[in-house]
Amino acid sequence: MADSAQDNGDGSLVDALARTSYAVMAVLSRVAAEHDLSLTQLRVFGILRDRRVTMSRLAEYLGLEKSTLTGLMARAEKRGLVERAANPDDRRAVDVYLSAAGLELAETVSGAVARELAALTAALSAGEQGRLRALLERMLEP
Amino acid sequence: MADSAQDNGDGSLVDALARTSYAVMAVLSRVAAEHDLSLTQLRVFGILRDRRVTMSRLAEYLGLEKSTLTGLMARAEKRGLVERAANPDDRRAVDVYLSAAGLELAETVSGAVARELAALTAALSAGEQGRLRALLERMLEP
DNA sequence: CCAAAATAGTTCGCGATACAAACTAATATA
DNA sequence: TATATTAGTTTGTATCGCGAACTATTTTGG
Repeated sequence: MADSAQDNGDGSLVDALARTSYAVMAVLSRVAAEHDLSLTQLRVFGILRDRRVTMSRLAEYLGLEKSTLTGLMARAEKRGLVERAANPDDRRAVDVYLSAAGLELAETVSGAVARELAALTAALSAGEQGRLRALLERMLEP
Repeated sequence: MADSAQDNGDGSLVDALARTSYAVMAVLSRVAAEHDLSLTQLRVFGILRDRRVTMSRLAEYLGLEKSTLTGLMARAEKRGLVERAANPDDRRAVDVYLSAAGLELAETVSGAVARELAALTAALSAGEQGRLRALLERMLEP
């Protein structure tokens, strides 16, 4: 069998991680959908909230092809949520950034996400929340 | 600002949860893609690994429309990974289940997922892993 | 017991997502 | 300066997911 890597309770940590992730992603999807956004667009908004980047860099952040970004940004632009402008330093490059409406939506959505995810963690005491955060951060560390 | 729900370190717990989920989903996506499966198909395989269910029930598990399942299963069937058969009790219903090849793929993929996610948690000591698991499970509890 | 309603799946048409390959324009490099 | 690299777009393709319309079976109510 393939489970040579762990034997004791390790398996259920992996399980718990996967289930947690599905639960979190379900929350994110729902909140995004409530604002007519896809999960990817939600990520885009998170990135552009405090940054102005080129299409290439955005594609890199998202792990998507540039050609995917073209369509993604075109749709968001048509909705008036992001804007595109020539990069002043490189005439090949195109900068993308949130419009005023996009920024407002980003704040709204980010607030909703924070609220809904906080609801998820509400079952834990303050102390447990702190310990959970510390463990997750240690795990995510490079 | 929208973050009225929390002030202290809580915000970063939500952050850590979201980042963890993205990391986990990235692993799942990658592993799935390595076996020419989508994230949804991965979930299907997880469900069908030890169950034979009707299309409707599967749709319910996944939170998808029945019409979505039709295409999903048709493609998987064409690849020889799942099979469909009339339900003996209800002649309207169609049961789906993994073929031998599908079952084998499911085991392989599940092993790979377990291994890759275990790699993620490898930064933590055995004790920390146990504590993390306990916290996550407490959080997921109904 | 039978007409009407509910349920199970499929089909069809649609839009969004994502990729790869081919292309244009601009910048770097040899 | 000729060539290679990089940035984005365009085009074509496949998948995903939805909703509406449809068929075939139960279920239910009178």
